[in-house]
Amino acid sequence: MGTAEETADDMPWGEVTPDAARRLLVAAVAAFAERGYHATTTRDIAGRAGMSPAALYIHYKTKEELLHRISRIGHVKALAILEGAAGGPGGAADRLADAVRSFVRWHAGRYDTARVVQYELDALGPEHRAEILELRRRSDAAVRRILEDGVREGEFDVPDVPGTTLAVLSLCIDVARWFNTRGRRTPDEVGALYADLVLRMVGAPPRP
Amino acid sequence: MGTAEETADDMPWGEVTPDAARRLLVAAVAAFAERGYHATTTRDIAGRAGMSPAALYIHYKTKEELLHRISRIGHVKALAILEGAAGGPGGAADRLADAVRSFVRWHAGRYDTARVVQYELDALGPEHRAEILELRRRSDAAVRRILEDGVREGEFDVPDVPGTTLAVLSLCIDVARWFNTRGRRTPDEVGALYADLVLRMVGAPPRP
DNA sequence: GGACACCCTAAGCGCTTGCTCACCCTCGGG
DNA sequence: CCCGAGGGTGAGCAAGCGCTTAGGGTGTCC
Repeated sequence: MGTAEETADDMPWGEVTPDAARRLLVAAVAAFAERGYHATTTRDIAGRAGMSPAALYIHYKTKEELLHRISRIGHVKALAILEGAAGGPGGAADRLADAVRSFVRWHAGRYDTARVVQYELDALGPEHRAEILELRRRSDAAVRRILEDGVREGEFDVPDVPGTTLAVLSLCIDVARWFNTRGRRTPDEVGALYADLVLRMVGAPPRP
Repeated sequence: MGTAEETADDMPWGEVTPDAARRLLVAAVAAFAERGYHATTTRDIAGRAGMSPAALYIHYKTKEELLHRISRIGHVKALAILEGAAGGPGGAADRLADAVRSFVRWHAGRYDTARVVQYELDALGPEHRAEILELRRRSDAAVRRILEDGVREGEFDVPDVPGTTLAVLSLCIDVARWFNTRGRRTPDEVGALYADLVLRMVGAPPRP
């Protein structure tokens, strides 16, 4: 895609410019994740970014636009993870394990962002929500594709592919709800555990 | 427990009296599930119940008390489902399948209640939240007990019991997020699918 | 029929919300 | 040295919020 995404892993919001707009966006992610969109005030966001409430409206038209920007960037990132794994090398089991492992790792490691992305969809306006739902449909399709490949090649035993697709994505997404940094597990550990559990769900032998 | 719970399945909020208080509570569940706690106004709740905004404060001290009552009743019901299945007859696999099936059925069939119960915890005050978290710890313990039994008796192959407990509960709870009545699946179908998936996760042969 | 308890409402209080507006500070180019 | 443009602020507006209060209607007891 764009050239600005090359540092996406190191600097998660590197594509957001100018600097003041990025600071506001990072502050909004923290506030939305902690209190929820509706319970967060524009004064709270501006305060976390070290600015006055009015500064927010120089860079964003409304509070909802801020949420939309966060949600769009997050969903694009999530989709890239899943499509990257779906189109990767190896058999269906390898690709499924890779998809779950990296998707879960993102939901755990960036759980504040993921929480906003996954749980504040209803706060978006109708057109913005429709745009985001299209990205989610493509995420669903990427996982379903792996399962269909595995079934066709005899690697998986899955009676209900759409239902299992839903369950796999649901399992990964819910990590953002319960994960917190004070827990005992690291994002890598949760990713490994979940990849194993999902392989069992589709009837594939566990990875080494 | 109490005698008022005998009709709990037929009339979900039968234990709430008087009638006006129940109507308000049912209206609040619908509003909280649809828009979220913070986006719901007391005027909205009272309007859905066909009353004036002031009527709410005859039966409930604050909006937060309403949420607390909903959350407590819902968590008690969820805990009863899980402890009932954990203490039921049959081997660990039967009890685990039963727990998942009925827990998922409740999350799908009463998804508006479940959504409030599972996703609005942070809106509770500190003491109320602590009380609810204790109920959740007991739910976790009920599922973990089934897994431990299954491992001890050689029915299950589960390397990480606490992690798998978390995953099983997480999978079931997230049903409340994505389920809606316009979808293709019935609560019974989702319950059956999920029970099968969870048995696979713990390495047990599928039920007939 | 009068006293009383119980629900409920109309009106509105004090406060916070998302957002705006008039103004200011800083800094590169002629 | 002045100028204009762009990023920032202090003060505040209209609207909506959770919640309160004074009072009215209704049914049940003696």
